[in-house]
Amino acid sequence: MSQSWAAPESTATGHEPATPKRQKKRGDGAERLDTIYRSISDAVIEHRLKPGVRLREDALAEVFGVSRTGIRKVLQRLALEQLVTLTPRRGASVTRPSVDEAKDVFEARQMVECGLMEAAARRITAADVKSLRDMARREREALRNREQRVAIKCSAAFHGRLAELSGNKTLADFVGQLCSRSSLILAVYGNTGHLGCESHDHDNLIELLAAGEGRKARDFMGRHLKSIEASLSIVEEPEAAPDLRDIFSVNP
Amino acid sequence: MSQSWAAPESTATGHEPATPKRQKKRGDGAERLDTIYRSISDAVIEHRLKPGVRLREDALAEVFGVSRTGIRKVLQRLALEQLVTLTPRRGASVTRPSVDEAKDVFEARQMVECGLMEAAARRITAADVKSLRDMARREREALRNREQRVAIKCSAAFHGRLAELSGNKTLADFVGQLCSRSSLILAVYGNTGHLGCESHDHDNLIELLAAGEGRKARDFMGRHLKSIEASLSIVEEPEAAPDLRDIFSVNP
DNA sequence: CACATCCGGAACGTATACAATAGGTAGCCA
DNA sequence: TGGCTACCTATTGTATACGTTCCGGATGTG
Repeated sequence: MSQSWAAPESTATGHEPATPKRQKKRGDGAERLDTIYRSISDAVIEHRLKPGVRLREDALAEVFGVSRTGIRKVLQRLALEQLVTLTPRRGASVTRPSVDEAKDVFEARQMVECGLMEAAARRITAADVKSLRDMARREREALRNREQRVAIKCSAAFHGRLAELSGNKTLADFVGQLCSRSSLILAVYGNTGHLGCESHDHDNLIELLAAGEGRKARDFMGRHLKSIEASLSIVEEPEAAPDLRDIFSVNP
Repeated sequence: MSQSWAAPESTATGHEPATPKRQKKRGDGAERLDTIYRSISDAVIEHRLKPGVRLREDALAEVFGVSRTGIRKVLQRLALEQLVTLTPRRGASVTRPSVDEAKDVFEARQMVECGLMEAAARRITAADVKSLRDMARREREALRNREQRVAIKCSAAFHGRLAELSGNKTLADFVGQLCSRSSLILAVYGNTGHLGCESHDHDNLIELLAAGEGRKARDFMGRHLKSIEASLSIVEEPEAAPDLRDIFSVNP
C-alpha cells in the first residue's frame, strides 16, 4: 500500500541515485531535498497518497536515496504546512483533516481568495490571461479524460496562480497552503465523481478578471468556493473506531 | 553581540543544562525543543535578537544544552515562519524584512484581522473580555514603564488572542505569524520611541467587541492597523549593501 | 478458554562523526 | 608595495550509530 506512490517518474530525480558523485557541485544538495518535498507534496495533493497513510522515514529514505536526516527535514516542512501529521513517537502520516479544520480552511479561502480578487483584476496582464486560460484548458481536458488526479492538481495550481496575481507573496503562499489542504479535504469528504470545481467556473473567473471587473470576480469567487464546499459531505467519518458502544447501542 | 540574548531567564529552562538526567522520562524531548523554539521566537519578537544577527548552530546548541540536531529542527521551523532566514551555506540569521514584505504583511493583516472581527464580536464571552482587558492593561503598564520589549510582545499577543476569538484556528495561526513578522518589521522600520499601537486603541476595540458591534470593530481595526503602518518609515535601509551600483551611479 | 504479562522487533529521537565549502589570512610574485 | 593565489579555519550539510519507546505475538496462569 505504501509502495503505490513509489514511482515519482517525472520529477527530475532521474540521476543515478547510487553514485551522486558531485554531479553539479552547486545547488545539488539543497535542490535534492526540494525535489523530494515536491514529490511527496504532489503525491498527497493528487491523492496518490491518501489521508491516513503512514510515511515511514526508512522507506522514504530508501526510495529517494538519501538518509533519514533529509527525509525528516522534508517531513517537518510538510507537517508545518499541515499536509502530514507528526505524531510524537508514531512517525508521520498523511493528514486526515477534521471536520472543524475543513470548515476553517474553506472559511479562510473565502476570506482571502475573495479579498485578493480586486487587486488581481487591477494587476492582471495579457500574459497572465493567456497563462490562466492555458491552465483552465488543461484542467478541462483532464476532467474530460477522467484523470481526476491531474484535474485536482490543476485546480489547486489555478487557485494558487490566481492569488499570485495580487502581488502579495505572503497571502499568495497562504492561499497555496490552503489549496493543498483543500485537496486533502476533498480526499476525505469529497464525493467521488464530482470534483469540486465546476468545469467552466474558472473560465468565467478569467473573463471577469480580464475585463477588470474586480468586484464581480470577487463575488463570483465567493459563489465558486461556496459551491465547492457545498459539494462536500462534511460529516464525521465512521472510521477510526469512534464509538463501538454507540454503534451497538450499549449505554455506558 | 550575539550573546546579548543568552539569558532566557524566565522561559522555564531552569533545569541544570549540564545534567538533564531523564527528569521526567516522558514528554521530555518533545517539550524541550518546543521550549527552545519559544525562547528564540520570544527573543526575536522582543527585539533582543535584532534583524540580521547570525544564529550559529553550535552556539545555540551549547546554550540550550542540546546537540545541533535539535537546533536545526527549531531553526527550520522558525525559517518557515519567516522569523529567521536560512542561507544555504551561511547558516541562519534573524530575518530582515524587505520593504515589499513589510507591505505584504500589513496588507494581509488588514484583510484577515478585519475580516475576523465580526465573527469575534459574535463569539466573544465575558471571560474573553476579562482576559483581553487584562492583556491591554499589562501592555499599557509596560508602555508607561518604557519597557518596549514587553509592550511589543504584549501587543502581538493581544492581536493573536483577538484572532483566536473567531474560532478559526487556521486563520488565527496565520495572524499569529503575521504579528510575529510585524514585530520584525517594527524593529527595522519603526521609529524608536513610538511603539506601533496607540495606548487606548486596544481598549476601544475590546469595548466594541464586548458590545457586539462587529462592524464597528472591523472598521476600527482597519484604522488601527493603518495607523500602525503609517507610523513606520518604510524605506530601503542603507544597510546590507543593497545596491552599490545604484549608490555610486554605476550603470551595469 | 480467556486474560494478563512478558519479550522481541521495528520505528522514531538524539547525538556524534565525517565531508564539503566559503571566507579570511598570510605569503609570494610582479 | 599592491595584487593575486593558496592554504586554513570555521561552519554548515549529510550520514550513521545508538538509545528509547511502542506495538505485536507468544506464553503462562486462573
